[in-house]
Amino acid sequence: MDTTAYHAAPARLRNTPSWLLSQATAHAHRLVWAAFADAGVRRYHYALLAALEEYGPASQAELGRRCGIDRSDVVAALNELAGRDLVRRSPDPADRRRNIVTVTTAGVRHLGLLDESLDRAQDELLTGLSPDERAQLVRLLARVLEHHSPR
Amino acid sequence: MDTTAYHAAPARLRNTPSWLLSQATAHAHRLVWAAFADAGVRRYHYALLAALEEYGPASQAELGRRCGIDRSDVVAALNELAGRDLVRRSPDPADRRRNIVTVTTAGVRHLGLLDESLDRAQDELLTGLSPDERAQLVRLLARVLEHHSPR
DNA sequence: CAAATCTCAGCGGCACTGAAATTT
DNA sequence: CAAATTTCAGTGACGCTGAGATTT
Repeated sequence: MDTTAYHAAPARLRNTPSWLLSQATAHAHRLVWAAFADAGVRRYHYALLAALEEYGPASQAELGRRCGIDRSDVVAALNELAGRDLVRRSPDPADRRRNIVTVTTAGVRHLGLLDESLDRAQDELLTGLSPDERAQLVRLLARVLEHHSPR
Repeated sequence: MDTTAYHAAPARLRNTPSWLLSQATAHAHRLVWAAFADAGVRRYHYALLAALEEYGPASQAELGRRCGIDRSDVVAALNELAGRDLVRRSPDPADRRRNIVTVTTAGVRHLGLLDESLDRAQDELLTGLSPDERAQLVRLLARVLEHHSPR
């Protein structure tokens, strides 16, 4: 990363919500990337594992919908996870268009480690904000997403 | 965009600030992209024009620092802007390593149009938030960036 | 000499499109 | 028939790296 001075940014950018989001997200991505790097995992992998652990086996299309990942990227990420035996794919006997994706015990174990690293990254990202302010931020972002979410 | 249901996302993601930021930024990028599309402009172009208009002529390195754009991407974006006569490059007589980049009158005019489109995009992004909440969000994001900014 | 600037070539994650094949 | 699912091939913005040439 280049030495970027937020303080010296043009007011037009500094006051623009979308720019602030973009910059904050860039920092977040760097921290999360670093947190996941040792495990050889990217954000897509974590999201998919988390969805599988929370909701149980699911089709690829459902996983994509839940995680906000494109159908085609789900395929690629699952290929990598399956190659490391963190998930398993099996055809759905009830609907032969679908695959049923299951997280393995190794996958669950892996997810536990990722959770810890991820938590530390969130903490780094939000140092400077009080617990109250962190909750505020989460709440506001959730409101934005709700409004752009179907229904 | 695929029909993504924020409500159905795993709690692990829904409670993670970096994921919320990521998703909100994705929406922001889509809206800004649409807002700039007619003008044939990307976010980098807008940021550079804005910096030039606010701070006056600058070297490419300084532009990159102010906008948080990599030196190498500054080169490419300025090539495109210069090709449309929205900015001009001239060698700095005081330091011959540098180019002095200037925004043209056409560039300033263009920036005005972009500002309007961008404002509408911000409004779309933040419908659902009251003026107070929008200010809160901006303030919190700024705090996060300050903390990750040198000095 | 070290450091800064500009430029070019290239990479990788991410978001996305289009289309083919299969099945419901 | 229309619609959904999986898969593949490919595109493009964005963030970044490394290196070379020039200048301070």
